Amino acid sequence: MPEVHYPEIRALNLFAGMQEAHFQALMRGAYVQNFPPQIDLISEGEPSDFLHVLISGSVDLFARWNGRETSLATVRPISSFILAATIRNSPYLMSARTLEKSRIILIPSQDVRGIFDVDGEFARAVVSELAQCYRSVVKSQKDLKLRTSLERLANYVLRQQKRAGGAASFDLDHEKRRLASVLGMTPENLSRAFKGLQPYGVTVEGARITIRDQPDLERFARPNPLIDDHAT
Amino acid sequence: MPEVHYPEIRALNLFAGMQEAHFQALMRGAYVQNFPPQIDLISEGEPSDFLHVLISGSVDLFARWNGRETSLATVRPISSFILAATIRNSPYLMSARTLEKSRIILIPSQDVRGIFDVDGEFARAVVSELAQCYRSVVKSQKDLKLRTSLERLANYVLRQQKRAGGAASFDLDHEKRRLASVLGMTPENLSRAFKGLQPYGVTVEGARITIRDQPDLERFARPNPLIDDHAT
DNA sequence: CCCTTTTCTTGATAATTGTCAAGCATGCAA
DNA sequence: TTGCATGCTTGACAATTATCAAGAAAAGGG
Repeated sequence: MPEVHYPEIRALNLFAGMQEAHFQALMRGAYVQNFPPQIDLISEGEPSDFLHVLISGSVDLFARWNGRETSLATVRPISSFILAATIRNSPYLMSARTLEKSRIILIPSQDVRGIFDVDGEFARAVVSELAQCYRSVVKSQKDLKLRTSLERLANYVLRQQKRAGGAASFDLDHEKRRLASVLGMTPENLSRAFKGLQPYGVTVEGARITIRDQPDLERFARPNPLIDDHAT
Repeated sequence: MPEVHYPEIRALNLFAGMQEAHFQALMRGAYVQNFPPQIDLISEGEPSDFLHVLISGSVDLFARWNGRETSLATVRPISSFILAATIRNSPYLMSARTLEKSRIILIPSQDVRGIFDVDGEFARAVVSELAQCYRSVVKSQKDLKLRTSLERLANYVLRQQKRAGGAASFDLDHEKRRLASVLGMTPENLSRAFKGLQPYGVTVEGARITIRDQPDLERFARPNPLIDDHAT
């Protein structure tokens, strides 16, 4: 793999603390690949041959069952994905596909497990990452089970506003169709849900959201750090 | 803590590989406690002071938001719970309460983090446990988002049958009210869903389930290891 | 640029799920 | 045993969500 990428990968929490020799060993076996949009990277059920690190672009993690499909998360740079399957040497639980043109580093899972066994610092970083992922899914689970779709959308809007810098107007960074899937509803219902937020001062024009009455929306959404704060 | 419990704790995957001195250090700070049924052990949002290990009884992990409540999982002996919060030194995301009379070991989180930092084998065991927990929630997420409540119940029935030994008749091990919550529905709908499985040869008498036509039920449920097999 | 394709929206309707109220069953305690 | 509390079930109804169909808007490709 071109050494140009070493520093940015090394800067990731996952790889920051490990021994230089181990990092070099991982990188030697790794390679970078560019993918066009809408390319299947991974299919659930397959053995986990590579740990993926997204350098640029974006990736959709989704799952299928019985002809239905749902998006579980969106991966944005720079972060790894499918770490749990790699470490446990188990089949992938989720499928992955590029959303945009994406640059991805592929590190052979075997190498990752090997270094994991000999580098305590790396092992601890893996723990930290896994714990974060785990807590993230638990939050998402609470979101799904405790809230109606309108409440989920309201809280998503507030989270996205924060991510976009906090201004009253900002852009969605999901295609609406996928946003609907992430939020556990149909595209038709997402359209209606956006209308349902109008009484709370939310207006939508294409991908542009404007919150006219922040306190009113928050009073309805009741955001909670134990569900909506994806940092903790 | 009474040394009587040492061997069974030591036998847990989480503690099996660590150095004896480290194990002893953890145990010195730990203590066992007996709780009656329906006792709140943990409230979401609190700092994670203790890693819990359930020795006997059972514990419900649940969450609340805006006056609503949902069960996320049931802990059965012998296993630890709330490991992620302990390791990340973050607030609990879930609340916990005893379902039955339960015996629980409490290990100060600070001690766990301390040993985690110096014992690589323990760190690896933590990874394995976390990865498993993580994958388990992902499966549950897929179950919720990809299936209707009737399909979730059908697959739950099949999973429980397997857990109970595989016979055509077996007992539920959840109170129905809580089963409903775990499956993401109301008790009323669970009642109706059980009736909805009658056409597939499932009969219910109290907590006793009988599957009269296994292939028919499986044809409807379409169980999938990437959702229903909680071992992998 | 136009044309095609896809996404988004809207309406009508159906299916699913939740709520409320009441009755039944079960288990526990006096 | 009786009485009480709790959980379970059922029915009627309401709310939510999904489905289908069609048109509008937007995006991508020659």
